[in-house]
Amino acid sequence: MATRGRPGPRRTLSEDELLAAALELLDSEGQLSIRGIAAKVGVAPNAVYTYFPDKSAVIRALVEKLLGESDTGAFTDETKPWRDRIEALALGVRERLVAHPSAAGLLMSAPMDGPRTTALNERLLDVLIGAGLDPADAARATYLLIVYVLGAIALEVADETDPGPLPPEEDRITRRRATFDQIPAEIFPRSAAAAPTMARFISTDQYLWGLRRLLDGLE
Amino acid sequence: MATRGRPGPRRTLSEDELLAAALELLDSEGQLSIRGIAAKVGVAPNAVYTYFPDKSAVIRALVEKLLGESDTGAFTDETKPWRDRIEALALGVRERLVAHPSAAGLLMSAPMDGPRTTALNERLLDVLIGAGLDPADAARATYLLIVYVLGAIALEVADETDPGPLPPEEDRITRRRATFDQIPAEIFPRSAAAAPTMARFISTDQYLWGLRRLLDGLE
DNA sequence: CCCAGAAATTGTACGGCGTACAGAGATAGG
DNA sequence: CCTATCTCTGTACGCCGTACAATTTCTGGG
Repeated sequence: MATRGRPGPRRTLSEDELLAAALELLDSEGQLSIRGIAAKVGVAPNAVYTYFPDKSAVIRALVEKLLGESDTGAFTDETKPWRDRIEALALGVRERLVAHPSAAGLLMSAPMDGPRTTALNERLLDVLIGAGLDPADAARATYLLIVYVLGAIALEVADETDPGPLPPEEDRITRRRATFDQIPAEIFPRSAAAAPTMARFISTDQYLWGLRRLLDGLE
Repeated sequence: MATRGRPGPRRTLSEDELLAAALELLDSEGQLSIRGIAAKVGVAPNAVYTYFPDKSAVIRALVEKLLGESDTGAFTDETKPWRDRIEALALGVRERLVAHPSAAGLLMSAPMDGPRTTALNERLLDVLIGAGLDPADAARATYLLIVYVLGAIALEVADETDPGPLPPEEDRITRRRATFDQIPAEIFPRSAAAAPTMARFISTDQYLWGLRRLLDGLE
């Protein structure tokens, strides 16, 4: 017995330091590697396995951390209308995740069942039930919102192939515009005509437009 | 000049054969490797580079192929109400992609600008403009639908960690139910109470519920 | 105070990956 | 037939995740 609490040397690192290094690595290189994390914090590659059982656990923890950092400001201000609070949350999540494009690309690569994810779910439920939805519909609406927010973010970051921070929105739109202007109008007349709108699919106004249609559908 | 059309030996393979091998590999192993594709079709690993410049091109082509195979039946039946046609399309896309879970996980890892994607876009535009939306709103609605459909599918397949085909929906729901029943009601009362609904987030009825709320918002 | 033993870290190694490079074999236009 | 051109192979490099054993560093019990 008592095999618990018989410790060895102190850890020189922490999970959070490793996750911070992982995030930096993703931001600078666009890809994650155990060896890269270890090098960044100055230990042998294997040392990482003291903190995480394998690479996928690092990714899950990182996703949890990113999602958990996404609650602030107007979302918790209960005096504002519920639609405004949800818009504020959605914009906040997008802003935070899009700041780390390569990490955002990992968002939908693991089950969403961590505690920080549940915390987000709980607050969304609070708002929606407060808005008058019955609990079951509120839960379904919560998932609908999560699907939309994460889907839009994933598609937005997937649109940029280079690593590093995303270029300004206008630049990305300009590039998309050049791409969609090539659509042959003889074959795809409606798409060719819609090129200016399609170029803006990754814009904040399209994001809000979609969110509002979705909230309309919930009322 | 005339460097074109001066051929060498006939190719022993085709892009399609390689993509088919890639899909089989993803279905059986859950991950894609150039060497695996080459082994499956019986050539040296480098031979793949005759057909695709690099691995990411294989993935892009595979995603295009999967998305392009997704138009059938009631969607093109112009006599049906437009909402039914869109529901049929959404269900069809989901069915086809969920049949290849690991491949579906790659869906949002590359820009969506291929010709098959544009073809899908074009038909969605047709339906929405036919439903009375003005062209710009129809384009925005198209993207909203794509975000929802792909996001829901990505989250659904991400929920299963093992490779191979997805277990039946009921089994996956049962497993999610066991997970969500662990949510501590003292900390997350609303989420704990919503566990039965949350377990069904990956179900066909949640998928349709969300889609219908979204279509409601478009009207 | 010491030391037994647990825990953290390292050294080394293995198998697999993407893919660059050079050369061999096949093909068809001149 | 020749030769330019294309396909495919052999080989190799530098990464990757991570298993295993040895080493170091610490702590609690005697």
